[in-house]
Amino acid sequence: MTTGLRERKKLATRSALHEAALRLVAERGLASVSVDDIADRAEVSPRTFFNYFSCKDDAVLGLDPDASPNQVAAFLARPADETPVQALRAVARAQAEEMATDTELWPLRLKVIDAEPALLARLAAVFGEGERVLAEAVATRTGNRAGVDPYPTLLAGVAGVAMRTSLHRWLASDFTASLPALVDEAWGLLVAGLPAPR
Amino acid sequence: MTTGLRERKKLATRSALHEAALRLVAERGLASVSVDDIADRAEVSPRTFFNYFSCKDDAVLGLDPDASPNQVAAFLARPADETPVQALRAVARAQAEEMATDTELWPLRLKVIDAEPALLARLAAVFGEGERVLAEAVATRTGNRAGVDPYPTLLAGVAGVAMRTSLHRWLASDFTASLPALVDEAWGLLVAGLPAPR
DNA sequence: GTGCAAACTTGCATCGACTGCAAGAATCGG
DNA sequence: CCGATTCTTGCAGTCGATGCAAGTTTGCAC
Repeated sequence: MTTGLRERKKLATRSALHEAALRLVAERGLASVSVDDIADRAEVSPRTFFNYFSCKDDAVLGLDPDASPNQVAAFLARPADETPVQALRAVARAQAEEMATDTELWPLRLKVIDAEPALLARLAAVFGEGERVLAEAVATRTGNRAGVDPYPTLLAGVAGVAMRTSLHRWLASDFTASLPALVDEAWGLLVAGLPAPR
Repeated sequence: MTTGLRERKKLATRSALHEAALRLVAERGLASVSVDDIADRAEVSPRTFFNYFSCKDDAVLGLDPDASPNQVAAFLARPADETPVQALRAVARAQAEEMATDTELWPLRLKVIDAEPALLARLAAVFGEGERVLAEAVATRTGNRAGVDPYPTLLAGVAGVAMRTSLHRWLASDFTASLPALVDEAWGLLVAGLPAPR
């Protein structure tokens, strides 16, 4: 249901550029890797690099361009009798399970992000954009207006924080912890209103 | 307790560069404003620009470089019988009151940020860095370890979301709403565990 | 399979952000 | 007033990023 040769080649090139970027940066650090280096290792011209990624940082992160649409779709597909919080918690858990199946690229990405503040910044930006879109979806589901009523933006932002916090703890555990469990624990604290520990 | 001529000039130059950057971008958009333009209007050389801001975006945002340390200090100065949530809520309220006294620059900043995704990204990065530091402070206050225990990172992140959401709504109200009230409302929803509206 | 149209790759030229360096100007402290 | 420190500036250079105009590959109809 997907393939033509053209499409498969594009996917392969994109993935080759991302892996080249990620591994090079893991080896030598972001500042010591140029776009030319990345293009070289992926065996395309430097100019072609920019047909696939709009900047160097994006290639290193290599995020799925329709992760955000998928997240929104998954949220809207949840049963109508769930509260928005329940629905988002379930979506987050499913995302976590998905990510946890990748035992190589995601850990490497997170290590690199942790070592390079510029990438953390870029990631925060991507999350922010995703949260904006998600807030719209929450608003349509609750009948609120995003930007005017606090609930949609706040909930979408909180969902992002839960995921970021859990990814950070996953890294801190050297990927021995269960990411879905971490995500669920974070949501547990949130729905309890962040009671002081102990 | 502050002044020498040298220090006052530095403050003035920094502020001149920031206002030049902010107003130019408000007039013509981020892409149509070069560092040279900003330096021209502020009457310094382009090279000097980079003695004050590490990149163009930072000059447009013009954020207080010790806002984050101040926030941490304010948090740690709260009475010891407050819960972390109560303390952070109070700190956020105080920050909001402070910001609301500025009826020109903050509204202009927020309008420009809203119009330029790149600035939103940069702002998200700055917030993220602030949250990291704040999480450390929360951890020392609760005896948790940031990064291992979820509470500090989660709470710091939530504080950021509350502020971002409120700034967004302040903008959406065309700055007619009370920022401290918006901040307090956001925290009210958070401590209640984000109950579904209506 | 032939051939046209659309999509993709590439080189080239260019702009502008950003950095290191070294010389000169302003300020500070006594 | 003088030496030490700090700040400003110009210059040269690197690299990220973009528009444009070939040239090449793939898709599709006939």
